[in-house]
Amino acid sequence: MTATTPNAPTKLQLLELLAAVGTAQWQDFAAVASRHGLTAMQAKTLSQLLGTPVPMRRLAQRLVCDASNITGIVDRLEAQGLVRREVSPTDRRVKNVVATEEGVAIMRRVRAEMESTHAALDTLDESEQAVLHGLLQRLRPAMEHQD
Amino acid sequence: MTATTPNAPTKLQLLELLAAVGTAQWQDFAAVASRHGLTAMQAKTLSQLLGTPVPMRRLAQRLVCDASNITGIVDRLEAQGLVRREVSPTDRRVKNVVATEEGVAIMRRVRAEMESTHAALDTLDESEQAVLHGLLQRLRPAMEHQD
DNA sequence: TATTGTTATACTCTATAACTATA
DNA sequence: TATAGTTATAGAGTATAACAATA
Repeated sequence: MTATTPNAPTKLQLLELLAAVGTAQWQDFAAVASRHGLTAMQAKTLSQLLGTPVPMRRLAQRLVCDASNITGIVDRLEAQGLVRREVSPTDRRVKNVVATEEGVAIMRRVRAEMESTHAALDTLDESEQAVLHGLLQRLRPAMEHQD
Repeated sequence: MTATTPNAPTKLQLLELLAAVGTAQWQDFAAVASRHGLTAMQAKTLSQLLGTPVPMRRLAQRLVCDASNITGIVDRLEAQGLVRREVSPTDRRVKNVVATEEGVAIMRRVRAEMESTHAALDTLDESEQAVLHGLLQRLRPAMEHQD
């Protein structure tokens, strides 16, 4: 055992810790979304639409699921008036999904509530948050599957 | 801007990064489980049974879902011969779930494969892994809802 | 021919409510 | 009465396969 790493964790331990924290974060997100009448998946989808319109196909890639699922997810968002389908002017096969004003407003509220329910992160001081951010940022590209 | 935290991340940025890494980890887990004929939820359940038997009710608490769901999850694991229900000797209402030999064997393989598919973690050297572990460990109790 | 989105289908996970058998 | 597990039900997410419209 070296002096620099007194308690070197097993890779498995670190993976499980990552899983535990990730699960907790997801459940928090789902709870906040639910208070606004959205499922976690619907909220996640909506959060992809705060900027420019996104074709269905690309949405499937970003949400890492089969394209056929997007139809139903967007259907349910559209039924709530939070999203709109627009045929692409350049390729009439593709449909761009656009968040409505209400969709954007709801999603902003969800994000704000997530941020204000930040009690867990206050466990760490600002510099520790910066360190965590840096480490996770380096981890992310290696974990996300490129497509 | 202080000298010690040159790039202080927003809480929202950190939350989203945590979500991204958590999602990637979950998808990796699901992919490995799938290669062994299990859903992510089934694998997660089985991983709770490597030690002592666990009553259905406690399983529901640990998996953070309604008790009624456990019936189906355990049914499917039992149908694959990976798990067994045993009536508690001390309270005939409760059923303890026990992993069979094959259940333990499969779960050990899943965990080993998760560990060997650790490429992402190798992005960080050993001392960085220790720092990450420490930070996440402090975050966990604040994020997980006590019950 | 290839691609985009949709439909049909089947399975799993999820919560709610009502039920049973124990305690 | 209260608790453990189950069943019935309904909804949401998931993948596969087949399809129409468009490129």
